[in-house]
Amino acid sequence: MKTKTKGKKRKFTVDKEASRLSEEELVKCLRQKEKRSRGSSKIVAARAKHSWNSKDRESRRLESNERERQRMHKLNNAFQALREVIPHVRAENKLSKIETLTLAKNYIKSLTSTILSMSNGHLPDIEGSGPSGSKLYQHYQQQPREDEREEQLKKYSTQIQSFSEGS
DNA sequence: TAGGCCATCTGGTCCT
DNA sequence: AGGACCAGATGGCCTA
Repeated sequence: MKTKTKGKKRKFTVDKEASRLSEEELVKCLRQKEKRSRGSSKIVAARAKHSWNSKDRESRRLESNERERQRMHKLNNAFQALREVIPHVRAENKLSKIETLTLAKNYIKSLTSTILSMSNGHLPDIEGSGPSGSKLYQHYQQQPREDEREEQLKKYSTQIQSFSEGS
């Protein structure tokens, strides 16, 4: 596993700070992209739908870039929150996104197995907790046999171990 | 240097 | 109409 502490990236960003520093570069970048995409009939058609001039288009683009950045930041925060909830992961060994999702999935499966084995396959009060509750109940009913549960637990611990060793 | 991971930009599509 | 969401493209950083 690699250590994923990365330095700052140098990009054509329009972060509040960066935008002031690299406005010229940014505009240049936008113009280049514009040149590249000028030939696309799809894009030409899409633009024909709107009567934006190039200034409008540019400022709209910048605004939507900013929104997209914020959206991705939110998504990354959610990933971080998920990382913090998965046990046995050292803070300095940051999981990648795909690792986080895979580990979380297996963690949930192993918890499900644990719950099932503790309750002998019966989950009291789940049925009565509304439509989502009954769905959940059905899901639990479809859970694997004991030997398969063991397998899921094993899979989860193996994964944790391999992530830790890989760092 | 190649490959993995990531942030950002972008245009298209969906949703409100 | 405008914002949210998505997926592809691009390029930087890092490690083996």
